[in-house]
Amino acid sequence: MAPKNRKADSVSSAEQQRMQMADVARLAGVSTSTVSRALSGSPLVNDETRHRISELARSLGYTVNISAQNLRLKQNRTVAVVVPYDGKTRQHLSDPFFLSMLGSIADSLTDRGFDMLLSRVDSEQLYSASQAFDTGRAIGIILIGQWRHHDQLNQMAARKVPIVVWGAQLPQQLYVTIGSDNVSGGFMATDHLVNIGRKDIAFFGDIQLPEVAQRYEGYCRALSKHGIRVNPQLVVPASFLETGGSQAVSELQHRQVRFDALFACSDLLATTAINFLREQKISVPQDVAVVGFDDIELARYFHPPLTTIRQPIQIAGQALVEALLAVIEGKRSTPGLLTAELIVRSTA
Amino acid sequence: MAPKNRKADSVSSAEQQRMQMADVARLAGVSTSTVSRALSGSPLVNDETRHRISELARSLGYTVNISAQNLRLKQNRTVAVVVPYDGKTRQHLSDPFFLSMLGSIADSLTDRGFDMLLSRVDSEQLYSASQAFDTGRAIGIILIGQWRHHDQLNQMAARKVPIVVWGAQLPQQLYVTIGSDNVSGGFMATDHLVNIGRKDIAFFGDIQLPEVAQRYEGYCRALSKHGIRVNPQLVVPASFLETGGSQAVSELQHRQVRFDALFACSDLLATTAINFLREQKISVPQDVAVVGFDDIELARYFHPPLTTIRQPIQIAGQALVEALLAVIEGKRSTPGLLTAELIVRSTA
DNA sequence: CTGAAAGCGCTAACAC
DNA sequence: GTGTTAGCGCTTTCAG
Repeated sequence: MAPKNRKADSVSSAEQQRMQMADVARLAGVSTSTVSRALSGSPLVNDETRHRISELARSLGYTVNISAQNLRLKQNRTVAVVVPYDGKTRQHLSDPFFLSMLGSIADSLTDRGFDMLLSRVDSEQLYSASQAFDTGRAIGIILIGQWRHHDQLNQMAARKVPIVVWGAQLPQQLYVTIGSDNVSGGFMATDHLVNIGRKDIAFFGDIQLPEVAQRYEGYCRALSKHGIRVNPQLVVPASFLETGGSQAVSELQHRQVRFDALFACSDLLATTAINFLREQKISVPQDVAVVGFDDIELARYFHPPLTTIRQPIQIAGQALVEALLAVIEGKRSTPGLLTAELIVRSTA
Repeated sequence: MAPKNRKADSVSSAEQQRMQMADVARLAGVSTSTVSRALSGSPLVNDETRHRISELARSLGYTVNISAQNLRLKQNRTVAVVVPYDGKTRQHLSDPFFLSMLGSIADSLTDRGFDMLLSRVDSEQLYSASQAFDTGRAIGIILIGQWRHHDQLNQMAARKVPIVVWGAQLPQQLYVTIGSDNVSGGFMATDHLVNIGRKDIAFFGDIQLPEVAQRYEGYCRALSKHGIRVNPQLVVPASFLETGGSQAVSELQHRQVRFDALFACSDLLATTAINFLREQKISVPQDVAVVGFDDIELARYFHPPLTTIRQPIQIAGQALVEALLAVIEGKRSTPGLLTAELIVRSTA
């Protein structure tokens, strides 16, 4: 979004005069109305004239100024996609899962003839995600990740900002979310670990985040199904940063708690944890079985290939776009819960 | 970009009237001029009035319509980032290298207070990459990948479209490119393979693409330095698709040519090739040493960890943005050649 | 200090 | 069929 100091260093059109409709009109010896009509293929204009004008425009390299057109027509085909960043670390946009999601959304939007405006906001200021809409640049917002700011999102929805969020479905929710079935995902992961004979299953993830909380719920349910008590010592609030996995394992070791498996809430977490374990000659999956979450591309190629819960990213992108368009058209679209899937590879 | 049939299914602002400056003005009992001035912090307006108006605007949730403002001010802080897709396969935007690059550019743009408009074009119609600029939506274009359409890009540059391309520097080039030093990268990869005792080094990559051609040049130079003849049988025009690696290896095997190493022009190619080799019990690096290109995140976590040539993506994003801004300001910026780096891991 | 009026580039009644 | 005119939401001379 435009910064506070726009005025100061704004890029003004230092460019040499760019062609306008009036120029084309003059050159064609007609009025701008005629040019406008010709270019928009109006049946009101003579075929011959239309051809002449389109040709002229083409040869001049003239294109209608979309912004002016949009202003006049009060229309817009731009959707803003907002990716929050962690305000404290202000880390780069590099998480493969988010990037894939972006790619998927970009494709869906392109297919439907929408432009995509990408912006980033501090995860603590999610409310500013609506800026692109408030300023009239976009007709709606797709927010990737709800963090812990359910309230801010609800406020935006109450303000009638057309927004769809990738995340967990929460009680009292005024905005539409699309997300994987995290509870089921967490359940499948944990259930699988128990089924292969593991009992002391660690959980890596920040339960403050709604999606993680739901995965945790699935984790608890699976344990309880098998009559295993949840051991709080085994639950580590790992972050999604690069160092998350090793830190979490260290923490676990520091707590001196025994574990023969771990369920990590992202593949990145899982892979960094595995690498850290291997550095200590702890073998995966023999000593510690691991299940990740996301099924990013890396998971398939990792060694050993990562057992994980797949989130259907391609479907997610389409669902997000569809849901947003529905919201914009005033349809009360239901929150989407996409099926997560257990992908068994070699780490569990 | 907007599709041909915009009119038909265009999303018109069905939204309930959104607040305008006139509304704020009426509510504040002043003219729109005053509101405009107050909101833009003009010293011309009374402090008290300014405060009153800003407060009112805030409480009403009013924000200036940026599009209208831009039209009036003839300014714009949007940069279009264009990612070509292969027209034949129309594959999804999923290549990790491109995605990382996108992330990096998004970050640079955000840091400088620019918005990013993401679009995709058919790689055979690269000229349409300028659309966002032609229609006045963006002040410039960053194109990721030049494919084989040097000519189209030159034409755009001749038309004074502010564009910067991620790719290879070519002779007679009118547009600015930023790219890794591909020749040096190709050289380092091949040189390394020879240095560890390999002689029959296959090359995987489509030489039609300028960047690949330069890597090939480096490959040839390294071989020649060591007095090894280039064997055309070892050169396979692999595509960057998912199946590229296995297809290329098959092709090589079909040609019945001996090879004890391979230099793949992307990590994706390298990893899929390695997996295919392993399926046939050909061990890497013992039987075949492999060097990739890009150093995507996957490379580090792959098994065995991939030896590769790193392209400095974070720097690339910054360089692209800087170069584009320079072009826009009319500065004749020199093409950027970023240092590639050999990262030795386990596959060679 | 504030308001009236013109105009950014375009489209759509409404005239002719 | 085509031109004239008004106006999308905003900023900025120019008067007062």
